[in-house]
Amino acid sequence: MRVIARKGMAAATMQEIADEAGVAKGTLYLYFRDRDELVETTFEGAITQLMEQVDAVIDREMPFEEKIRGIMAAQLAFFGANREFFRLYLSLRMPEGPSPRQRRQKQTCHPRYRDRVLRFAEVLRKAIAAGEIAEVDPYRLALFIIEGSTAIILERLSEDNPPADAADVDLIANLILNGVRKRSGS
Amino acid sequence: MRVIARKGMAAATMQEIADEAGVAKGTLYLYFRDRDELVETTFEGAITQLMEQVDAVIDREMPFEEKIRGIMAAQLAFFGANREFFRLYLSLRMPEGPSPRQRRQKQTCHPRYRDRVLRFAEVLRKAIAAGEIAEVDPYRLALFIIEGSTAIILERLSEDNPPADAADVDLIANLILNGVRKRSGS
Amino acid sequence: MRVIARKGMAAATMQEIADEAGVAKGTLYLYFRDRDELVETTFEGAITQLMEQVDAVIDREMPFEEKIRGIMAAQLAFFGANREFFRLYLSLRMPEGPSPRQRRQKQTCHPRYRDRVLRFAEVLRKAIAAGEIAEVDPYRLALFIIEGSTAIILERLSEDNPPADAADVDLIANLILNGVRKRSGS
Amino acid sequence: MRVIARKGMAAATMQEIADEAGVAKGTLYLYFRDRDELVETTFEGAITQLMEQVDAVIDREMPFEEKIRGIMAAQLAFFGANREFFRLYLSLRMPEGPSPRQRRQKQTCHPRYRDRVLRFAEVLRKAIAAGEIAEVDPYRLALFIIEGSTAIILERLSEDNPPADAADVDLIANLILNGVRKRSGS
DNA sequence: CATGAATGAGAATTCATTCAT
DNA sequence: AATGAATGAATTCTCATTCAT
Repeated sequence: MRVIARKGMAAATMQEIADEAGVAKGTLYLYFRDRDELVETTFEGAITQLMEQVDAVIDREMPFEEKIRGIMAAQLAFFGANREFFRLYLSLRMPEGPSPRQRRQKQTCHPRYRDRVLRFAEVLRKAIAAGEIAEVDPYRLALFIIEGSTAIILERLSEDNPPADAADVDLIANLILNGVRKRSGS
Repeated sequence: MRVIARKGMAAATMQEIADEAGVAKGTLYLYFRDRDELVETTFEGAITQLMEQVDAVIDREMPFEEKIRGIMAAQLAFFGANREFFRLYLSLRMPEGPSPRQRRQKQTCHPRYRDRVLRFAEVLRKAIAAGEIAEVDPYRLALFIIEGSTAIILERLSEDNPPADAADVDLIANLILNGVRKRSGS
Repeated sequence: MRVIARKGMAAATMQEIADEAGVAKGTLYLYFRDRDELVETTFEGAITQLMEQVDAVIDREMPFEEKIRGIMAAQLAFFGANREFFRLYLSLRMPEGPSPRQRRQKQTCHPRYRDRVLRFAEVLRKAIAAGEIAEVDPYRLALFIIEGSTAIILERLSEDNPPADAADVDLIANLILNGVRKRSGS
Repeated sequence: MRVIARKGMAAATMQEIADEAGVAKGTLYLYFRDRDELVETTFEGAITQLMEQVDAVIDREMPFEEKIRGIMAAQLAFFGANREFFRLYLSLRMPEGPSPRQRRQKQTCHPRYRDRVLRFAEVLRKAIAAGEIAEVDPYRLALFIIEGSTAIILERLSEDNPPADAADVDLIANLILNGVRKRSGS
């Protein structure tokens, strides 16, 4: 994970991974059939970790606004604690094309990424059904929120002095709920 | 551009690029020092095209809501007309690490991507100053909007029957302006 | 033996051999210094089996024609009962070059193969001395007969419905004794 | 050809072949898709050379005995002039099992080897039909003669002072025609 | 200017061999 | 005595880059 996160999915070599892991190149092949399987497995691990944290919030019963804040806080905490995952995450969102060595096409985004969007869309669908939020295509809304918020979260990673977590959670939650229109009452 | 867009930045080989361009491999080196420069220049071209379209809207004087709609429509039209650029665009947003063969590090996102965010942030700053929208960190807001809207636009590219451009422009503009909160009056 | 016979001398891996033998890879090294010694020993075993069967016939006192038939029948029975050995036998006749991983040269044919030819040549020399057959260089004659007959025997192995053993023994013995010339009396 | 002949089909490395050819490793891949194709092509070349020489004799109209002598003389000349091919020829006769690196099965002998046997069998069939030689299964007879004679020819290659070509041609032709049985008149 | 054959550094993968348990 | 995880040398193959034509 560390090497792929650091170098990117395409540039990480088996030798570097082995060195970082403190084992010999050949040893990697005892645990993974080939490079592809290693990368795939690493992806799975990364996204699974993220989804577990988010799911813990999704599954709890609470009002929509609170849930949004919870999810954003979970994402923020996750990327903060696993700063290196962001590159993995980006690769995963939309692979950079067929891996240079193997020609296998993977034209769509990674299924686990789609999973994540779908799961969040379901949360939104329920909120709409419950009358908590306005009627919008839940899948598009999920994409918009996930990508919008992730962009801010990743920006934090490259900032020397990012604001407190809570400040950005507020900012994001407020944007999602209220948009930018100036409102006398808000 | 076509080859990089089709195969991804890491998988496009000089031979493929030369073939597509109808010249010999060696000829590429008359115009680009090396592969990196070629890719870099290709990026420049792609992002420049996008930014020109968006700038045409930004530079015109108009109310914020109209400007947002105009920018979104421009982006939508651009990606619709240049479906292959999305892959280029993704690479550009956050390069997938050093290209597999050259070890040079390029850790941050592409300067032209940053440019684009900064230019949009400036639009937002002015709107805030003019009292058209609420006070929010313009840079974070720009990131949120650009990434959120791009996600929806890219989603359209993989849809068999995407809704009319106008429908998605409405959806995005509405989200940005009003958020998802249910409002009696909206 | 089974693995080398099945996969060929070059392709049989220590792991496959260990699996087939029902022991761990490391255990093989308790009994053989290295892969070469294991293969060598396996060769010895295979050729020894064949030569024992043939020697049983050679050592018995009988007229030349009967002896030839006996030897051919023994070979035919051996390869029929040990269909997998043919590959081992071929490698042994003329090793396919140094095993891919070890560079050591083994330019000549296997000593045990030479043994077999020499032993058969001795049978021929005695028959010539006894005036049973015409005078021909016994070593060349041995090569001719062994390779010629083996070719037919191996061909049988790949036939779906080979003729009866006796038919091919007759064919071979007749060729050796009489050649192909049409003869009124034969 | 030289390297494969010297080291054997399995042990010849691309590096060695490139070195011997006086080109770089990569250059080989401009002319052959992969190692397998290179080896295959080399086989083709070797067997084609041999068959051309033999065919020149086969196609001429002449009595059987003369034809046999001609074919044997051609083989003898060929292997004498291309001493290194014998190893190639052996590999070709019955590949040593799946090549170590690629798992593709090639259980039967090389098609070009079969070709050669079939072509010779046809010569024999015609001679039988013409009443020139006794009735024997032509395919088995072809195998017997080809392998028997090849064994002698290869033996010559390892001899320091082999007899004159003509002597071995006589020996082989005589064996084929008359067998070993002592005959008052011969 | 353009070409494309040749190059060779570098990456993935395999497997004989070792050695701590 | 047996094990099998770990090793790393060796091998195939790719592709950016050069340069003589």
